Amino acid sequence: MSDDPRRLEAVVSQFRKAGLDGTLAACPVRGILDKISDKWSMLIVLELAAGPLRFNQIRRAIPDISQKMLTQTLKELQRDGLVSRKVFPTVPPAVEYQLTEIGTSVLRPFSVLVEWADANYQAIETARSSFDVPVAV
Amino acid sequence: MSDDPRRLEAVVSQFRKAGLDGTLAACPVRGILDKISDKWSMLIVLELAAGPLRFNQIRRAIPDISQKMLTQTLKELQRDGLVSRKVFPTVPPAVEYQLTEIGTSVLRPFSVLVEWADANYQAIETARSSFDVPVAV
DNA sequence: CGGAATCCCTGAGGATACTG
DNA sequence: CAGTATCCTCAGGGATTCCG
Repeated sequence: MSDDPRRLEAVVSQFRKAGLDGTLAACPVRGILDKISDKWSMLIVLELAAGPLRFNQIRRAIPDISQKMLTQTLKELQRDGLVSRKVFPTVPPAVEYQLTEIGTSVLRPFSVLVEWADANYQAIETARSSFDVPVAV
Repeated sequence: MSDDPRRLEAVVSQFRKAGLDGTLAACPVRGILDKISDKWSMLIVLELAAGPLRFNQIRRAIPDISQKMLTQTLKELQRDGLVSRKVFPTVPPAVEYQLTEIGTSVLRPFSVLVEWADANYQAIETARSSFDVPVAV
């Protein structure tokens, strides 16, 4: 059940980089994690996994995202090179969003995470219900 | 470079569960991701990867975490069964935190993510610097 | 259709002080 | 040492309105 210890040490040491010069911004891994850990990025990337989608298609696929957040997150994903944007000069305009090569590559780590979540969420809920230390603030 | 399409479809469909009954809370995967995507959980888990640590040891290992957030996040991790807490009735008291079995198991998905981040952060920074659409609010 | 611009509010999280 | 208890800030993000 346990993983290769070498691998884990490498992972931890990656994070340790953060402390070396006193600034966490210097740690690329932390930077990436901060990005993917925002509320919508992963969702959008996963929606685009099946193929390119237009603005309102994504919106309908993620019903609880606001237009503002969709716009903003798509811009961030573009800026980071995970998503490309193609405008068709029609009337009314059509805009298509698509995963780039690097955007597609992030699906693999995502899927590993999702698998873990799927395999373990029951255990977590069990632990949670049999544990009554008040966590909430 | 691309992954197994079957796998990806499964991942996306996991997320799609979220929309089915209108509430995202119903999606276990989203729930887990929300958890691990908070600012400190992953950091703490990774620090504990090497072995049990005491409260102030963790604190020193993550210099920019506040005492409040360390306490709070450790409680959440306990509640979710990822971390165990052992109190030694000495004076002054010593408290040791340690990854549980399930807490250890999450290191694998983490490490995949970290590997991806490490392999791709340069490409992302490159994309970012050659892209001047204002993203920030 | 695909956004941009504004206003506003909530809550994550930092700073500080105190305690068993 | 290992926390609790408050107070307070500020940025993430929702709702609404307007635009080419």
